[in-house]
Order: sequence, then C-alpha cells, then structure tokens
Amino acid sequence: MKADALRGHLDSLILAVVEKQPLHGYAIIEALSVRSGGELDLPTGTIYPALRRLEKAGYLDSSWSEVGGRKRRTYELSPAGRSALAAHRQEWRTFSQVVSGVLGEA
Amino acid sequence: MKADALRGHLDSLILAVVEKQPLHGYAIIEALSVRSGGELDLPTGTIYPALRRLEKAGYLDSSWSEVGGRKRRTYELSPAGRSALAAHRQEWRTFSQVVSGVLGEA
DNA sequence: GGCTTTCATGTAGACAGCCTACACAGCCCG
DNA sequence: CGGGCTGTGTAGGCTGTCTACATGAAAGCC
Repeated sequence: MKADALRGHLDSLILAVVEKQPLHGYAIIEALSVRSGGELDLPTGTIYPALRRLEKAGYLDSSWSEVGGRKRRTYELSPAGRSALAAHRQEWRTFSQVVSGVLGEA
Repeated sequence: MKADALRGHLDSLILAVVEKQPLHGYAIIEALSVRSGGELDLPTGTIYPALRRLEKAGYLDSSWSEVGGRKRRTYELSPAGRSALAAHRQEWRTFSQVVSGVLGEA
C-alpha cells in the first residue's frame, strides 16, 4: 500500500479503532494491522506523533498506567473525538463515492 | 472535501478522466468537477504540475494545438499510463476496502 | 549469565504532494 | 473598456507521513 494514500485518513482510522475501547499506541498499531487484514503496518514514528496531534486537537484523552513494569499511555475517545469520528465517516463516504465514480468501473 | 484527502489518488483520477478521450488541462479540471458531481474543484496550481509529473513518468503524452487563438496542450493516455491506471484501480479497491473495514459501519 | 526478541514510547529530519497566490495572455460580453 | 472566462504556468509554503535513531524493561533462549 502506497505510503501517502493514507494522507488525511489516518486520523479517522485511529479514532475508529479506539472507539469501542481505549488502547495504547502499540496496541493501536496492532489493532489496525488486524482490522485491515495485514494491509496496514504503521511505523511508530507515524502513530505516536499522530496520537499527540489528536490529543492536542481535543479528540483523544490520555492516561498513564503500568502493566508488568512497562509504562503505557492509554488513549480514549473524547466527546469531541466522537463527533469528529462521525464527521470523518461521512466525509469518507462522500470521498470514496467520488473517487469510485471518477475511476469508473466502480 | 478536505484538501489532502486526495493525496496519492489524484494521479488515478487524472488518468481515468483522459482514458476515453484526450483532454487539455483546463478541460480536465472541468471534467473532474462534472464527474464528481461538483465535489472536486481542483485549482490550476494543482493540476498543471500533476500533468507534468505524469508526463515525465511516461503515463501521458502531450501535444500542442490552437483553438480560437488560444493554445492548448492536450494530454492523452500512453500505453504505460493505461496499465498504470489499471494498477491504480486495483489499489484503490484494496485501499477503500481497508478503510471502510477499519471505520466499521461499512 | 549473556543475547535477542518483543513490548513500549518517543524525537529529528527528510520528502513529497497539494495548496495559495501570483503572473501572463487572448477572447467575448455588457 | 472593464471584467469574466479560457488557458497555461511558476514560486513558495504547509503538513503529514516516512526513515532512522534513541531509550528502556521484560521475556525467552542457549
């Protein structure tokens, strides 16, 4: 999968993956890999800055915990993040219809 | 529509739009607008560099003509561009399935 | 006891692609 | 005769993803 195809969609994916349950960064990467059938394998250098960006934007809340001697920063969806996710879903629907329509052979 | 949502997909759209008939830059912008139901309205500063990029990559061939005193540079799909388009279509199919799958509510 | 792998977080800098803003020019319409 | 449409193009900026690097503790293996 091309690197920059994700541009502008990664945020949606992250928000979607923490929707049902809060997860820490490493687990988010794994969850995305599983949910995409192995297509997505995001490097840590991509996901951690993205998480910070989303928290700064008010879409995620984070809290530290320690499991088995390892520190985890767990992120969960804020109310603002929840509505942002809904908006992103709508945008994705439009976007994918537009691209499929232009490409033809949808 | 978000600006950078197109990232990495614009090339596919351009190739698709000149597939059936050669078009010049300005007409490509209009064709994309029509085909997308008005969702896409790409600025010239986006499309012209993209066309040059695609020609340099060997996916488009261009030729100059003059219509009503105005010079037009018409682009048409090369054989390499045709197979690139096919590959892009396949990639789009995978990509859109992955995103839809992760977002849920597919 | 040492070595590698896995888990876990994070920063720095490079790169690419789309954007805004600008520039030029001829035609047409009011 | 001014503004809008057609038509092509460049310069510079922004931003998000990437690669590469840095740190550290636990677990498993030989």
